[in-house]
Amino acid sequence: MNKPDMLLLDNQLCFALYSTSLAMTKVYRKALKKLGLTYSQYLVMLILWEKDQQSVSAIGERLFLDSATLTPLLKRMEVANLLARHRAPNDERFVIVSLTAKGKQLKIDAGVVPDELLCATACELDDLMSLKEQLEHLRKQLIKNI
Amino acid sequence: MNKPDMLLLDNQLCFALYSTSLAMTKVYRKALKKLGLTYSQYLVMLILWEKDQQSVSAIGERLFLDSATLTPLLKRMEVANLLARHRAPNDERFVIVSLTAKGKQLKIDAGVVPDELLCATACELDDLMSLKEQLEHLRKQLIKNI
DNA sequence: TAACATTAAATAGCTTGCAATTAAATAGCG
DNA sequence: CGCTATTTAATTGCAAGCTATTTAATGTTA
Repeated sequence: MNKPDMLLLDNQLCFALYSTSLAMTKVYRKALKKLGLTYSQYLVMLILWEKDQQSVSAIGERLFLDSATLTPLLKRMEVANLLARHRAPNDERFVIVSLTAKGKQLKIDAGVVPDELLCATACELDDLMSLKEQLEHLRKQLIKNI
Repeated sequence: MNKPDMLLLDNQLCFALYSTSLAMTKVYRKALKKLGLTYSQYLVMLILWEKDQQSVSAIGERLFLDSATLTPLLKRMEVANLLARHRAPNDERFVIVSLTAKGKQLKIDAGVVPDELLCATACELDDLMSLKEQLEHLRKQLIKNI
């Protein structure tokens, strides 16, 4: 590719990444509407469904997000009665996030969401798996440069 | 692959997409800091450097964004003296966005940005082009389901 | 133990991105 | 022409996500 061409929008991987991510979020928005969750909230729920009672920083490490994003997000989820936030008794710097009954219950309804998304991609599983790995590799490289 | 794995994979792909996109934006934030641009603003500049004098909706079609996002963004760029916004004389529904001298000048300094990003990915150009095409294909499928 | 450093979370202030709605101009059609 | 439909931006109100900073708790060390 010629150097001037690199400034062309359509030649940029980064824009494909950015715009596809936004499109994916929109599909999720539709799929998650009946659960009353946003995509970010859904990610937090996935982590807590895997293992309940995690600190804000532990959640943040999984999601690559920090407390500036998570604290307000978790507070909104607390208001929605999906989870509770309490300081850890042994080390009060940590805030432990735990699911409410409603939060646990929601896992059942959420079961169909991945199906819907998979269907929306209209892609072969092998291709998606490959794409996932390429993205994770790219993410690893990019994070080194932040 | 059994069904739970399929569902898990789907979550993982979407998360890989989401988290890699955020990581990419952070690398851009660093690279664009000296230009005084955000990533979204940089995208608008790319479009206008390609072809000056475009309507808000024309820009929106390229970026998959609507006026609710673009109007405030363009206003901030107008305040920063990067561009000007004027109603089209022949059809006053359209707002034509045009580069200022400062906005045109900025293209020169922006020349190094794609190089920096390419370097940050630490990937082969061929791999990135392939990834770009896979993402564009996925985006096309997802957009059908919005 | 007192002073300092580190850590976890919260906060302030900002830009994006979106759904839903509104305002204004133009198109189309009787 | 006059009425309605369509089109383009703008607006409103919200959730994320970020940088930079602050607060509070815990570690460390002189």
